[in-house]
Amino acid sequence: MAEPFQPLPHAFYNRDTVEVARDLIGRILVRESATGPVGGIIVETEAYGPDDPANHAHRGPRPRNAVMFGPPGFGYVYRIYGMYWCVNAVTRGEGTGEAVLIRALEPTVGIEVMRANRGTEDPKALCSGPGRLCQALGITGADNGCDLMKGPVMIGGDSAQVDVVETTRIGITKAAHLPWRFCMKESLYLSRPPSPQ
DNA sequence: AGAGCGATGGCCT
DNA sequence: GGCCATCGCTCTA
Repeated sequence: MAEPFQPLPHAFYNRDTVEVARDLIGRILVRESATGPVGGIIVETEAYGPDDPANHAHRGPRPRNAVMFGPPGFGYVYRIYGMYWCVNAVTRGEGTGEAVLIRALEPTVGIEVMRANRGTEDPKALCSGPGRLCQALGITGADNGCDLMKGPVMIGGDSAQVDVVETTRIGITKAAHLPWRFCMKESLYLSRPPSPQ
């Protein structure tokens, strides 16, 4: 079960945010918890880039989005709708507020922990959504600002030979036309199937 | 299968 | 006071 895991270097994230979002599909996201590693294969991401009204950083630095303006390769975790958490990988250089939202995982590690955290047995319901995957992995505001090379939240793995589908982003009203959502083709673990648009 | 909606709290105008 | 980078439940078909 213990597979080799090489964290992606910070330089990986210091690139065009849309490029990073596409490149993260097929990588491994893991959280080191008290009960052991929990995580899976990244199958869905969204880019929040420059000149993007849907980006939390669009109106400049605030206490909530401060991590987005820090160096690349760190985790930005925020609360949504008062009850869920969402996790991002910060991209680009320091002083720039861009990030990639991790929207869904194919569960591979610590599935029993995820079942307990999520209160369901259905493997397709464990990590198929940004709020769901944070609940499954136990990601909270305490993980905000963590180094994705050191943890508790880490991203690694090889560049995967996978087919990636690009679609428009979900759950936003501003800049909704941008094709900045990326899905692993034919994955069973997406938050929603890619729509043709 | 799809629409509607409540939960619940921080951030915005 | 309204808007959210959500989710799970209910209602209708």
